Amino acid sequence: MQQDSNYCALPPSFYEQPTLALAENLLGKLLVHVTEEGVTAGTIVETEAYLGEEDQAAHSYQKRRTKRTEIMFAAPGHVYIYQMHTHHLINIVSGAEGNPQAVLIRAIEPQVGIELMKKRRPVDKITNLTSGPGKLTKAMGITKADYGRTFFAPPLFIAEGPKQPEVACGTRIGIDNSGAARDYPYRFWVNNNPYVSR
DNA sequence: GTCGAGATTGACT
DNA sequence: GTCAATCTCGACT
Repeated sequence: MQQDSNYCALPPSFYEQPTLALAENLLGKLLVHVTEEGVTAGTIVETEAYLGEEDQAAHSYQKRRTKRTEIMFAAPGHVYIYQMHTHHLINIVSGAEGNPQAVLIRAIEPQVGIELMKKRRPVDKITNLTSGPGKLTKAMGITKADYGRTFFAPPLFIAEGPKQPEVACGTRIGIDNSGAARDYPYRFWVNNNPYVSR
């Protein structure tokens, strides 16, 4: 039995719920990436919602459409990868087609391929391996080559997780110069999980 | 062609 | 606490 066929990707209909609900419901789900080097997977433990049009912190604020944000205008379930300084960030496109919303995956808890993750990103403590948006993409080998893909099938997809987590929410991180949007409670994480960033 | 900014991280004072 | 790394893309000359 192949490792990646143990999981069943969530259907496109899962991504059709409102962005804030999607951000919350993604917690506890399994993010899986299949590469030539092997399979890596981890449960999502921290997310942030970006509400496009009405959200000053979003790249797609006021439907600002550029080459970079183009994919956010597509149907929900697409992969939006963005390079930030020396790191990559991974988002899940949500909102109906033409409504540029997205959910940022900020942290995961490693489940499969931990040795491979450590090879890509050497760390002392396992809790430091994927506890941040730039960290988890490097550990899982996710790059801009995955931009524009969908989460419906391998090599990159999201599957049902093993358990229903206890969810907490609060303000987002790293958007201090985004006016009032800075204080919106659009960040969700799994309560008492050691892999949550900060 | 040139310049500046950014949803981060890690090293250093 | 401060600050540089490194790169894509939009705005401007």
